[in-house]
Amino acid sequence: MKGESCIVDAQNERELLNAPVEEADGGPGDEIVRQRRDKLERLLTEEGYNPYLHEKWEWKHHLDYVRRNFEHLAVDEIDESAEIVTAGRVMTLRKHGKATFANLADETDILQLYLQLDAMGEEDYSFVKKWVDSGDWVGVAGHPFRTQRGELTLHVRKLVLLSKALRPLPEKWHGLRDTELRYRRRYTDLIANPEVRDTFRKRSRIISSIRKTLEDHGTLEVETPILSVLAGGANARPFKTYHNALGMEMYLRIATELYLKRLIVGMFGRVYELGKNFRNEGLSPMHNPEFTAMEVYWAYADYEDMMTLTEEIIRNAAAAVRGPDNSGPVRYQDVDLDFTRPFKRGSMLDLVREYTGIDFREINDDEEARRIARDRGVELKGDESRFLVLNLMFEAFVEEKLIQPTFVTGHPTEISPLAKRDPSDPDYTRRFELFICGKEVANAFSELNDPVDQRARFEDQLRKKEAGDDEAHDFDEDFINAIETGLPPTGGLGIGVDRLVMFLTDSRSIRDVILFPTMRPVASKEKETPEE
RNA sequence: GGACUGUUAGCUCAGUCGGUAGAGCAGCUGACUCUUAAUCAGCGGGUCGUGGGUUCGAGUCCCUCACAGUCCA
Repeated sequence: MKGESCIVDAQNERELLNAPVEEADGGPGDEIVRQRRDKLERLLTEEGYNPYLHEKWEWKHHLDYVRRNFEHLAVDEIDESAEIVTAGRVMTLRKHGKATFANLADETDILQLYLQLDAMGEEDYSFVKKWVDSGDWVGVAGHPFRTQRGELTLHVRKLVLLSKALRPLPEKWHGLRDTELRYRRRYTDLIANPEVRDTFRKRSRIISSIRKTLEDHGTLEVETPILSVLAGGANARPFKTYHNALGMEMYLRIATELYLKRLIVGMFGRVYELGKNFRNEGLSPMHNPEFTAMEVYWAYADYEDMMTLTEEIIRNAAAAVRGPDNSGPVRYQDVDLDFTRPFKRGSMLDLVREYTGIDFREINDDEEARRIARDRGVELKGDESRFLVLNLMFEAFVEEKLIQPTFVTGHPTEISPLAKRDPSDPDYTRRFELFICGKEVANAFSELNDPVDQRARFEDQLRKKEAGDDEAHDFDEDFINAIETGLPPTGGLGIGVDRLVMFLTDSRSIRDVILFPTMRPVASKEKETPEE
């Protein structure tokens, strides 16, 4: 069935189709596209049929409807009382003269079609046989049927060519393997590797689950600026951009922290934001320059409440991914991760002592701290305080050992400019980071709400910046103004959503959980590479 | 940033000692009324990632660069 709306004035349509395409003709590599385009042109001239004129197809069933409801059919049995109207992409074709088998795929399933001259009529069957190719989109109507070989099939009564593909699908049984092509042409990856679609469905469920958990606790979702004059809330290099009308340089946000705390000052009791942050750093299996983060702030809560909340968010997300069978550990690569509460805990001081035998509580001299670190092979610039050295020792000797979910607490104040001090030892803070498989997944603290201290901390960051640390925090005068207006005791938490998705979907690279990861343009050869 | 590996047809990959560029799938044309990696016949498809070097001769050897991947920092 051709669909009357697509019978067109062939002459007119040919011109429409040809004009831009002829120019876009690429090099010799486009032979297949050229052949397919010739075929499309013949479809127009010989049949007067333009497959791109279709706007609507009144489908009634997804493909998995057939599998869920007609599994009972016996071999050679057809249910003519059931009329299935569906649609999808033709994946493979097996033509046998007056009968043809095809595999049709939609977002739910792959189902075999049986196209038979006797069932479709001479005109429609020969149209299909002549013009329908793999990759094309078709709408079909027919009856559930089981072949002699036992495969559940749709016995097609009517088929409409809804849209044609000019490029071939990736190889039929090896699929698309080349990782670079998979990321650059994700649409093709999603066609060829249905399990990739599944990963991103899981990602969607995780994000829904995070929202639900937070909203069940009465947390309000808000949106704060991505473009701003200052990039604060984290230690990272920002992306710069330029606003023409204002005539000034602006930054893409590196965190949402400072705006969200302003909202707590503004008397929203519980707020969160889930969205993209941008950090101008290298690419790795754990880092993409733009990534998704969730930050939440609760008035009257402390960092221990944020631990409980973290556990709840992750447990619920794991359940959302795994469905009803949510028992036992979560398999990630070669390890079983145990997300049952409570997660392990340890202070940075204790963990460094445990893994290196060095107790930084007993070290009161920066020089001594640096000497100890150097003895263990840690590279230093030479001006590090004992607190920075502690953190470097942690990164060098502890981080990678924290496989099971572990809350690391008590970070030095020097590396935590926005966290409340520990009253029993003001050099350390009421803070934790969650590590899974040696990677940081969450970061939280009891928020610093002392405006005098906050100003001093910013000034310290300023000194670091002037000393050459381009990741040091910007001084945000308006944020001080907000804290001076009065921030209640507040607990704040940030979660790296992409990393969480990685662990819950058994993905090795962050690029496997980001639909369109950042890639260097393939044609950048002609341009000058910016000096490093 | 460093080390290693890869880059050959649309896709997945071979390519021997340096001597005419290959296969399968996909594509095009045709045969075939229960196939499912359908089968069969025919045809088309290549700047061998880029630029240079060695050589009578380079996909192959050497160097540069680009992109990607893995590991390390």
